[in-house]
Amino acid sequence: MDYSKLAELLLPDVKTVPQDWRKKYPSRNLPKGVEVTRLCPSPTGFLHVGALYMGLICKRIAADSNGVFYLRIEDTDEAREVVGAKELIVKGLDQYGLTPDEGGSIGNYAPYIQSARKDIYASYVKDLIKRGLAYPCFMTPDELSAMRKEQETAKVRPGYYGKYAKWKDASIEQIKERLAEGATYCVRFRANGDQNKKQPFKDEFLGDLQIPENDEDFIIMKTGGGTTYHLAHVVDDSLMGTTFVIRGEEWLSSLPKHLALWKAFDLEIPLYGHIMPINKQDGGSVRKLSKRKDPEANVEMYSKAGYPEDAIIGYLYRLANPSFDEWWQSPEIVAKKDVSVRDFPFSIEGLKRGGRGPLVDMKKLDDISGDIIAKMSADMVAEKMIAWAEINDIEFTKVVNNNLDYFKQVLSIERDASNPRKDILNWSQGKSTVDYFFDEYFDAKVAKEILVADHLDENRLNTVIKDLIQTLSENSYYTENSLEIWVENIKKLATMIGFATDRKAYKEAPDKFKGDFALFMKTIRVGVTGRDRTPNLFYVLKVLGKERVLARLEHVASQLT
RNA sequence: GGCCCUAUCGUCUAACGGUUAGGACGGAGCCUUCUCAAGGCUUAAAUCAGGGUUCGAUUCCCUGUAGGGUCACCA
Repeated sequence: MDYSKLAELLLPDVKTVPQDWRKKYPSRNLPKGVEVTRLCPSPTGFLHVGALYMGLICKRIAADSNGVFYLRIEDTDEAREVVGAKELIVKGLDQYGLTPDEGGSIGNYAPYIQSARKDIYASYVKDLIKRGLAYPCFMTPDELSAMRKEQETAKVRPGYYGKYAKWKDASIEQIKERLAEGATYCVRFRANGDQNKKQPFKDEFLGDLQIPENDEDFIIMKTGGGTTYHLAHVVDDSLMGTTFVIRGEEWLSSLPKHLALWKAFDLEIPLYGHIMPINKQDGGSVRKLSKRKDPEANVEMYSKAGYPEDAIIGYLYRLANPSFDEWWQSPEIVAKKDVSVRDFPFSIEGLKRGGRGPLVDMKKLDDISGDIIAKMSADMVAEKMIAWAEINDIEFTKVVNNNLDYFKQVLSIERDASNPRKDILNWSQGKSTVDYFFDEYFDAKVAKEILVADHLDENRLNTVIKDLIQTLSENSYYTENSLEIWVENIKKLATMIGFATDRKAYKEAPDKFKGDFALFMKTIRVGVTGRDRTPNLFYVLKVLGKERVLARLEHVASQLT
């Protein structure tokens, strides 16, 4: 068979050959050890955490070797494409500080989107046909599925290989005949491997593997001229100078196909590193984080919940290198205020692990996030929380912006100490730890209910609150600057209105008092905040200010009969 | 089902063939304290099973089992 004739017959309009493209996209000529990595998402929806994870690893490996990290959009499947998905990917990477060095219109290897590279793929396909390494297949979907059924009943491996490759040895006459009938076809790779023969392969992360040879005549060009991933992957990564292919472990099983293609084109095979997917516990079973079912797969979900970008990055680093914990919790790093998770000494070595892929652990994310927020200044927290609220809670933004300085004072409480508060894990939850400082979020009714339950007797409570208002308005104990002095003074005040300040005394004669010191403090706490859990009352009262404190207590009093 | 990968506390993971199987998150308890958050201390919690090899196995080999991936004109 004259394969050149066949190639001309099938693709007469394709005038270019692979060498032409090689000339157009010359080799990067980088020294050994400099890695070119890439992230190749398909635009089928939101940005997946798995993609962010891969992007982080790719970017870091490229950056650490002074290499290049680029973004290539793999949109060869037009049917699955979702409008706006490309933009979401680019925006998301940007937001998390993983902006690629090349991609879009930046870089010498453009276009970085597969739908704009059809001419390139066509010349590679034609080249393969010309050399007898690819051929047209006219099998219809119905025929294919009939064959599949046949294989299933015969209990043989399903697929288009060996004797099942019906069009492998078709004559040019047969092909012409079908073409004349107007039949459509796809182009298949002519496999020459043996499924039972294994070849050793070194995966950069998984180590030494035994992978079977490819014996499947897989499709490289779909009916209608579209390209499949396999062909596009090899052509693009060759032309774009990728030195290190980092991708999900789900690709491992199609590695034989890719290896066969590299060989067929006689191209230098890049390094490969397959990464285990992030999993999720779903009832009794574990599965890959699903785009459709799992909200935690969507990067946007974390923004909505108000996790700082660095918290996600830190969490992903930990997934990549479990030694992250050791570094992050080392005394030097803990003591440092201006440390960023991005300073983490990432290592490829840490990626070399077997295992089944980690489970998402929101508790661990909270832990890292809490640490990061604790290291932030009050100004920074204010800025970030407002930015979050502008998108997710416009009401809160308004309230806070009306009194920005006050908000910063609130956030400063126990923040600059050597042991800063860690009660803000993300902005949505953090809001609830500070909102009661604003009258809009103070609920006197709730306060009253908690207090009634504590004091058991509404009348008695009424007296206590009234006493409290009077003593607090006449005195200024709670504005003292020193915590120690304040405690002494507040104890005097407690005594004044009939509470015990001494545990022993209270235990011996509880009837002599209106309650113990704890109850006294709780009464103030709940009375002025509506919450029974707040930071140290000294700071709370100081920040609230005398006026607000009294107003709130009056408000609670008005709820009592 | 075929093929490939994997197997240590609930989770993420350490441990030249010799450890009391270590750490972190989470849990429990205690301390501190006006309640929280944090911090300090303590504690429960694991080598999938069975065979080998070996003086000795979490580690090496085999078998089984379990989990995951993949078997598309999807990536």
